[in-house]
Order: sequence, then structure tokens, then C-alpha cells
Amino acid sequence: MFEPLQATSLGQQVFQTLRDRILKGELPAESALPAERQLAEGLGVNRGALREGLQRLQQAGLIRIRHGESTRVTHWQDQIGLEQLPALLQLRSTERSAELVLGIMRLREDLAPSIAALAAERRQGRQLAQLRQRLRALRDAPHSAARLVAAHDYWQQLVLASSELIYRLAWNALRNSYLPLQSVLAPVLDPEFRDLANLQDLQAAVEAGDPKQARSCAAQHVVIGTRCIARWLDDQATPTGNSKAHRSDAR
Amino acid sequence: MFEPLQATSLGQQVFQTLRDRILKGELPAESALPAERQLAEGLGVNRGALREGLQRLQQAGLIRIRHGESTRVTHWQDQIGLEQLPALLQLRSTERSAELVLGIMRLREDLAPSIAALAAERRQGRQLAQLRQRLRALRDAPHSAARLVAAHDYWQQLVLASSELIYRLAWNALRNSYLPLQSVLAPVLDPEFRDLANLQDLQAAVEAGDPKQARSCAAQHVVIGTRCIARWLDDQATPTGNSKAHRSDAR
DNA sequence: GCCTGACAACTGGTATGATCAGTTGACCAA
DNA sequence: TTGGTCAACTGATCATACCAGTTGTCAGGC
Repeated sequence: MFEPLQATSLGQQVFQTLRDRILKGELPAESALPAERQLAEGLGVNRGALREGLQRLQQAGLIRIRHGESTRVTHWQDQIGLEQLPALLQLRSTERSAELVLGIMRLREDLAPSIAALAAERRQGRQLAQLRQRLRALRDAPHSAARLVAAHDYWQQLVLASSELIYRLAWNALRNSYLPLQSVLAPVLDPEFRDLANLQDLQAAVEAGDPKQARSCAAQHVVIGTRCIARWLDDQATPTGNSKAHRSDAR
Repeated sequence: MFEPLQATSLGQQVFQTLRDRILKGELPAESALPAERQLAEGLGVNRGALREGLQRLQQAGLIRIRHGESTRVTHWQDQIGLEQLPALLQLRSTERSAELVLGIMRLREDLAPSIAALAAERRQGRQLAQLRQRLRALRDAPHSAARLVAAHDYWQQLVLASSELIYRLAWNALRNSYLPLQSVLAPVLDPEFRDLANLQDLQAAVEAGDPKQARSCAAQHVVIGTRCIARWLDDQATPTGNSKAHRSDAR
């Protein structure tokens, strides 16, 4: 009911402010930031707080700080990983962030089959029970928002069952990207959440230890979500039309 | 000849020290760090420098800082993305980091075909010339280390040609993970770098705008690297044996 | 004319100490 | 039990001084 009003620290605010200006392109690559003392005065914060924000920016790969030289914006498109995706999604215009969402779905489509295959190869007994339980929770979820959460829980468990740290980390990055959008995505992706058939086949394949079959089921399942998003993008682009020509998934 | 002795700032050192201790498991999840004043004294740095390090740790998703409460280690395996992979690789025992390398190759195997397909679909004219040039550079590279760099350049250009920011960011994360290991990986992966046949087919498919073919060639190409790494891992595990039984890639 | 070193004027890096502001638990009174 | 007060934690912010690396200027020497 009540959102917890969270006070963010000054360093965090400095980080967000400058990050947004960089990602928006207002501060182009290689451009120099003002000296710390000036910048602190300009933003109305203490130099310590400013420096905390700058350190975070450097950690994120958006600026380069070197003792004696002035601090400069990096070519961040060649530096940053997937962590700043949520910020990018929020900053870009609706159409362009929609493209990004499609990209996220593509990436998910690349990872999910491999995760499923590994899970089928490596799953432990106790994880199977967990998976079954979460599949039931998805089946019984009352509305699309709940189904999104339940589906996410199932996949999270599958990633755990794959016992591959890399996929776990990659999945974290993916999750952090699309969770902020869950209220928008839930209704759009609902057809995928309702595709229990493929998920049940996937579950059976994992239980049987059949990686090939698991890979195939997972691929068939997640492509549904990608198609939903692609269709949704077309409808966004031509809101009045009846979306006759759907985006072709030429592969 | 002379390595540039780089002085890292105290905040950076604080970050690295604590990060390593967390990733090694010496500081388990939910455990509380000492108060800032104590910790600063313990590490022999002033509180400002300590706080800069802590802010970076929080940015990386390894700790949670809340005003009034004590700072705690997070369940980082559910938080962090791929950025901390280099640190993980360096910290883990040789065998376990070898597993991680195999994971990196798996992830690469998932992404590369999709990148190639998108590049074939979207490439612009001027990018084709770039790609051709980098393919020549790879062919003419004199030794394995140079071939690694050249191959990396080619893929980087292919990612650019795909015009998909998500893949660009994911590729950045992948690159930052394996570049620190290039001296080790270059000889192991050399068979892939020498597989010009598939790469030339890939190039032709991209030029022809044939995503399906590009995807197939890319898949055939990168699987070579994965197999090399898998074989290498087996040899590591049984250094005296002649590696009769190679790791099965059951898919 | 060209090298060399001193120096000034930038830049970020570190240190200290004081104070503000949330959180928690103990304690006491209604 | 409930509610309030207060002390003792915790992190957050501030001001100020000084240390240290980089760069360009410029005088002195060859």
C-alpha cells in the first residue's frame, strides 16, 4: 500500500545525475568534466560526496579518472556491461527503448535453451522438487503479473540447477533489466506464461536428464515471448492498423 | 620493456581487498562489516578513502549500505552481473577457474550465432569493407597471440554491424572476462583462429545478407574454440594421460 | 636552434575532525 | 501491553588543509 520513501545519498544522486547526462549524450565521449572543486560547487555538494559519485561512475565504466589530469567521459559503449541497461531503458524515448526490450528478449532466447540443457545434465534431486513446485505455482497464478513473477521464479531455479555461475550472473543482469518493466511486460508476455505445454515437456526432459530435449522445449517456449514483444512493437508503431504484417523473424 | 608501475588509489585498493575477501567467501552473505571508523583504522586509511571503496562495492552489488544500520555483505551470487568475472577467475583455484573459462566459452557460443545473423541482416556498406580488412589481418597474423587479437577485432566489428546495443554490451562483458587471460588462451584457441574456412563463409553470408547461413557458419566456427577449451581442461585434469576420453558435449 | 631543468598552475588524492541524521534496544511510565 | 524517551550505536555530510601527479612556460646552458 505505502511505498517506502527512500532517501538516496548525495553520492548516489551525483552518480545518477551524471550517469543520465552521459547516457543521454549530453556529455560526449572524451569530453572533460569540470574540476572536482568546481563540480562540487556547481552541484551544491561537498567534495567528498561528489568524489563518491565519481568513483561509482568510474566503477561503472562511464568516466576515466587519472591523478593530475582532468576526468573524462569514456567511450562507454565499448566499456560498460549490461548493468546500465535499466538506466538506458528509462532514459531513451519510448520507441528506442522498445528496441532495447526486443534486444533483451533476443538475448534471453539465446541463453534459455543452453541453461535448460545444462540443467537437464546436472540437476540434483532436491532441485527437481523445487522446480515442480514452482511450475505448479505458475499454473495456479491468478493473473498476468503473478504469472510473470512465477515464471521468473521457475527460470531462476532452472539457472540454479544448471550449476553454471556464468549463466547465473548473466541471468542476474537480464533480470535486473526487465524487472523494472514488469508492469508493462506482464500483459504482453502473458501468452508465454500460459504456454504450460512446453514448460511441462521441459520439466519432463530435465527430470529425465535429456539435455537435447530440454534445449528444444526451452527454445520453443521462449520464442513465444520474443514474438509477443515483436508484435507489440509493431502495434506500437502503427497503433491504428491491425498489424497485418508482423515483424519477420528471419532466421 | 618496462611495465608502467601504476599507483592505484586507496579507495580502489579498499575495493579490491574487500571484494576479494567477499568473493573468496571469507565474508559470508549477511555478515556485517565493522563500522566505518573501525574499518578505516583497521585498514590504515582515512574514512573518506574507505567510503569511496565501500561505495564501489555497493555499486558492484557486493554489499548493502543503509544509514543507521551496519553495512552487510549481500547474497552476491544473486546480485552481481558479469563484471566481476575477471576477479573471480583470478581468485579461484586453477581447476575451478578453468570451469569458469569453459562457461565463458559456452556463453560465447550462445551469443556469436545470433550476432552473426543480425549482422547479416543489418550490416551497412562501409562495415563490410571493415570486416573484410579485419579478416585479412587475421589471415596474415604471424602467431597465435596476434591471431587472438585479430579474431577479437573481427568479432568486435561484427558486433558493431549487428547494430544491437544489447549484444554490444554483453560482448564487452565477455571481452573483459577473457582478455586478461589472453596469454594463456591464445595457444589453446589457436585451432579456431586458423579456421578461416568457416569465417570466410560467414563473411560471404554477411555480405550476401543471409542471416540463416551466417548463423550456421558462426556456430560451426565458435564451437571449435569451446572444444579446444574442453580438451585442454581434460588434459589439465589428467596431465600424464593421453586424454583418450574427451569431455562429451552432449547436446 | 635545441635540449634541459626549474617552476607555477592546474588536476586529483589523502588526511583530520566536527557535526548531522537514521536505527536499535533498554528502560520507564501510563 | 503500549507508547515515549534516551543513550549508544550506525552511516552521511561538511569544511579545510595539505600531498602528489601532469602540463605548459620559460629561463639557462649547450
